[in-house]
Amino acid sequence: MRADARRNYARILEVAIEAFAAEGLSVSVHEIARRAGVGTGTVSRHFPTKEALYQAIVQARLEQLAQRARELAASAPPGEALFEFVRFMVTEGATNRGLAEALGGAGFDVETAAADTGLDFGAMLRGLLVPAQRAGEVRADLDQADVKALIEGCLARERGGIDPAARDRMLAVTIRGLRP
Amino acid sequence: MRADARRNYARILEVAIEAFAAEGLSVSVHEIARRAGVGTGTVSRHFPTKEALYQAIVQARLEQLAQRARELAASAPPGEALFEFVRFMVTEGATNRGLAEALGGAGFDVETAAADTGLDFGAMLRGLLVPAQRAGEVRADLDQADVKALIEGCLARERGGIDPAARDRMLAVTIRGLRP
DNA sequence: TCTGAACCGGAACGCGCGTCCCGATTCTAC
DNA sequence: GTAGAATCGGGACGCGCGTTCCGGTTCAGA
Repeated sequence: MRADARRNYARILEVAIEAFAAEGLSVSVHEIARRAGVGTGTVSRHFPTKEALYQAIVQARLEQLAQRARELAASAPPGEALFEFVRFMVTEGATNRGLAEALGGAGFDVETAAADTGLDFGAMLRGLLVPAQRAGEVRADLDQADVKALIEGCLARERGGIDPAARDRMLAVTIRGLRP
Repeated sequence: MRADARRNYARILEVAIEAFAAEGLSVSVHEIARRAGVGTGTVSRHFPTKEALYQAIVQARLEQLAQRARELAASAPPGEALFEFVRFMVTEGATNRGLAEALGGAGFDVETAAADTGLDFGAMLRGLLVPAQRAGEVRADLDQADVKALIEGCLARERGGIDPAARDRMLAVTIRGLRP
């Protein structure tokens, strides 16, 4: 790979991460190309599709999330590990419109993007949920899709603007509801 | 208004209600015209804009919701009235994609549509929430936007397909969380 | 330095959307 | 029955999107 190509690849990715986080998935490929100071063809060559561009971003992000999940599982009691992960996801989503939209299935889906990269968001969540249920700290009838939807609800609250106080209220209500 | 115009108006509205409920707000105006057996011009004349068409639908629906809210406020204790309304909204939204999307702000917003028609969804929710809080049956720190977001969370669970059992779980978690 | 392969930029394309326009049609009042 | 106004149908338009293409440019190895 030529040096200029590698530079452009990195720059496009960098700009796209920022743009998707700030404005959501609806930012156009043209706009990303413009901000990166390259032509649209250059974007298309490195990422044949808008979805491919987004997948490249999601992949890196999911690895971070998975690592966070592992840390929590190792360092906290099962219930608290799940609750803390929920808090983490909501905080991330509140400041990252692209992530929030992907969780909500608007545009591309996290799970689809994850599946293509070998990671599995659902399994990750289940890995925290099941131990918490076994420990009796979370209702036994719930599945990981329920938890994901509850996270989406928390994110919905801040769609009109960041509001940490509201976020805390939503998290309190949600975590309270998760308990048996 | 000519008789045929009135007929077309009604038919378009009828088809649009069904289409938006079944497929969401992304159904095209062309498609609605096709299904109604009229030209696209006829739709545009009666409803100058796609948003205007959706507003006409929302208006009627909001009046139903408002009536339901009044009934509940009159016939049930404050806490139960709010909980039952939440259940009602979630059940409605689960079988009506257009309503769910409008609540989620994808496409047009219920509140915007409501504001233009003199109805106010937020105020409606507040009218049930505040008495429930006064009665000590719901956390005092929540506002109506919180409740709306929690409803959205419940709806998110069924985005991939109707699942009444999951709906009951989500409602149980949510209502549990609302309590002080 | 020179050459050719890799890479670039952005105009061009196809698509589907919402909206507008106008000749043809249909209803209604007389 | 007839005139004329109201209404209709659907082709045409403009827009923005994601994607493709290709003539020009830049890099890197000999």
